[in-house]
Amino acid sequence: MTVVKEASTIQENKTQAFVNCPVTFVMEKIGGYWKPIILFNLLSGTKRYSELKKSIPAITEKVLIQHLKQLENDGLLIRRSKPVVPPYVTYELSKSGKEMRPVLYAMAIWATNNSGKLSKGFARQMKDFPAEK
Amino acid sequence: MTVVKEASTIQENKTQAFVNCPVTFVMEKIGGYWKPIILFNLLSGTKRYSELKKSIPAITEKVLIQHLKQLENDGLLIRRSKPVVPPYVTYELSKSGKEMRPVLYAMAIWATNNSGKLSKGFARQMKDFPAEK
DNA sequence: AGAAGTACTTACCCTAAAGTATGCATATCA
DNA sequence: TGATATGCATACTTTAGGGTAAGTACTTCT
Repeated sequence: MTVVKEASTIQENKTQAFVNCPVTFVMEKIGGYWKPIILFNLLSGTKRYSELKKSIPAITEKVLIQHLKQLENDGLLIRRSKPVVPPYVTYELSKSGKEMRPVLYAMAIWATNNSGKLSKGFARQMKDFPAEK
Repeated sequence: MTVVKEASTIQENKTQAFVNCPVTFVMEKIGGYWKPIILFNLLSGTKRYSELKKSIPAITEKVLIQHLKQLENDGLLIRRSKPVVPPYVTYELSKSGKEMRPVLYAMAIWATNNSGKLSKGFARQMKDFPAEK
């Protein structure tokens, strides 16, 4: 007789956690290393897929698309495609995506205050930080 | 001719990313599902190890300790132990740990505004949210 | 004598996330 | 003719992280 595992314990624990912890609820949406970077890059406005790729060179196509889909499913961004050849697809932040700005901003502040040597580079990034939509 | 892999590509990519992205720098410190919850629970003040365990029932001891160590190494919290039996160990946020408050707060705001059904529960949590140190 | 509490540690396994590599469809450009 | 660009999809492999279970050291409580 084989015991069937209905769901991973990790998932159950995570569910438990984010039901009463707003912070974990957010991590469910933007947790992982790449999602915040993607959102960060979209704060400055709508971008084509290829532009995103160029501005985040270290990410692989598979992971980028995967995350874009998840972010779209979670309602954080909007995908628009024109049925032309070659394809023309753009991504932009949705309403709730834009509401992430204060979170990302607070993170950026923390980073500049707590990164030692790196802080200068971050401060430079902060200059381009789109302050308001 | 054999190509030798010197280090994992994941790590290299992450390094690349957080050198120029403050947001990813932060995710390196508090990324993962449990760390924000731990910090959240310490916002209200110093806690013993066993108190943390009770307030986060879903986490296993191994993972809790593992994360506490990482957070300590990253300078986000301070561990103090009294050499008594039974052991008496407390954890509290360091200066940079306390500076995470605006990040967690912005997350909590986002969660209450973007969680539909769950928002009421989050709003309840927000009442206890330690606004200032 | 033995159970319980405290703050861990260690060993082993399993899964989810990430990386690598390749393919596809179509049109335009050289 | 075939190279290039675009936005993906798919199959396979590797790695990091998390889960389970058990043990430790010492004391106080029963």
